[in-house]
Amino acid sequence: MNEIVPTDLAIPRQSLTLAVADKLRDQIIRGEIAEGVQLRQDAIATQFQVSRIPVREALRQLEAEGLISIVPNRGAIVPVLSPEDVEELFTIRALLEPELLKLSIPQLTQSDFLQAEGVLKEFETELEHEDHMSRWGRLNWQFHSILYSRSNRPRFLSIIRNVDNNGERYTRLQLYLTHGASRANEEHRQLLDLCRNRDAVAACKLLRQHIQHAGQSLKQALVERRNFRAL
Amino acid sequence: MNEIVPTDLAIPRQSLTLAVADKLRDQIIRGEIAEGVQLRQDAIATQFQVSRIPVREALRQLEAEGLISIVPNRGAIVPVLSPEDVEELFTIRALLEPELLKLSIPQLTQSDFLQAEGVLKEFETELEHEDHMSRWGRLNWQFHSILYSRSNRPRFLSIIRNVDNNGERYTRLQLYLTHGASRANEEHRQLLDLCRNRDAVAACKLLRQHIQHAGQSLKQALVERRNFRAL
DNA sequence: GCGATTTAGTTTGTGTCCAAAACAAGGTGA
DNA sequence: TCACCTTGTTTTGGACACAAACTAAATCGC
Repeated sequence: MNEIVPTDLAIPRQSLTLAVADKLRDQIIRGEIAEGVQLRQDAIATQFQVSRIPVREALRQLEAEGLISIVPNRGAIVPVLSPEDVEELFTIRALLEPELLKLSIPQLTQSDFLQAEGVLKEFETELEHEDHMSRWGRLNWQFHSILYSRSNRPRFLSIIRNVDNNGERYTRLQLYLTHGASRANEEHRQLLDLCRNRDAVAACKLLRQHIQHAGQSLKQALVERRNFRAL
Repeated sequence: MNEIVPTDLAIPRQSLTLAVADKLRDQIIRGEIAEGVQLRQDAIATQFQVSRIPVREALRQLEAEGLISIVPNRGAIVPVLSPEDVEELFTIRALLEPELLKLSIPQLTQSDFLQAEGVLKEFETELEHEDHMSRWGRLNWQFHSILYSRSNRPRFLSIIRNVDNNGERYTRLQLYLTHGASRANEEHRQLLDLCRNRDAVAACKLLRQHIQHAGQSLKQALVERRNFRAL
């Protein structure tokens, strides 16, 4: 009879609130909603064809994630991050991510390495046509996230994912402003090799430097931009 | 004429959502709402004399903070943390808090030391009558938080505050189950002395050990309790 | 007993309504 | 001229009533 089985697998029938939050989060991270922009409840509601209630819940959630800031009676805006904020975000990453990598390396499988390899390949293709910057940030996170995936530390991972989300807009900016994309790619290759050799110590060290360098050069770029604008 | 000045100071006229979230967060942290308990929107709404809308928003926020978990169509519950979860929380603290202390120590003032001293005094009074356990966790956080307050790292601090909140229920449990309150107090005294001497290296080391020890002994206690219950 | 089916209670989402706050112009007076 | 008031509009915050969807528990038939 070929019955239709309830298919327990594909039923993440998420609520509207979650759906709205996901969509907004994505737009903010990708920079489709620029920093400083105000998020009007009504506009979002009509845009997504839902009532204002799920929108308001989604906004609360995004605020708790640090992606927007809600000022009482004045609504939600995508905050402009200062160079100091950005430095802080990268410092936190530099502290947490190596720890996670250390725990993950012994458990990584060949399939993980292949996946990471694939992401790097995609990254290199993107390198050629610079117009698709919005994908870089996403690929960057994917690569890192694969390497941490076997650490078996869900809370750790969710914190880092969140910190990463908060900075991703700027990661893209960094790659662009400092022409750091090819350098980042080289470092990723080295990192992957070290992981393949299960050299946790060297890999963690490289990762820490990789993050710190990205943070420093981005902060530098932001300070320069700020000074430029102040003229 | 003795005009009435708008008194810009006392107007944090927070929204109902924030108020509800604060109240619930407090109740969860203090253990007034036990783990595993289900949070009914209606009940909370009538309890606080508000409609369900601010309640729903508050629940979303608390979920993003990790304090409750919302299962679609089944509502919100206070999650039961496994020993592994607890270990993870303490590992994260052991990684982040020393860094924050390091940055803060050079900037701490005499007034900060006095405040911390005061908290320790309160802690010692509480030590005598064991019934007031609910205050210990709060005092514990206050002490740590004073020491970090000069680090000038808002994001760092908010992450740690959150991780701490998630574990505070268990911190109290740890102090109780392992009779660790007096040991914790001694370590706090040593830590404060090291801070007074601006000995950042030793202070950070002690802090890391302090947190790791608390985590280990709590995990141990939880595993034993789990085994006991499994009988 | 035991599976299938109602049934009651909750969550989720909508639409309407209103109050309070913020914003943006205009108007007024020193 | 310019600070200081109005005033009207927009937007957020919140309440209420109601419909739909889902869960879990009780009931029923066998």
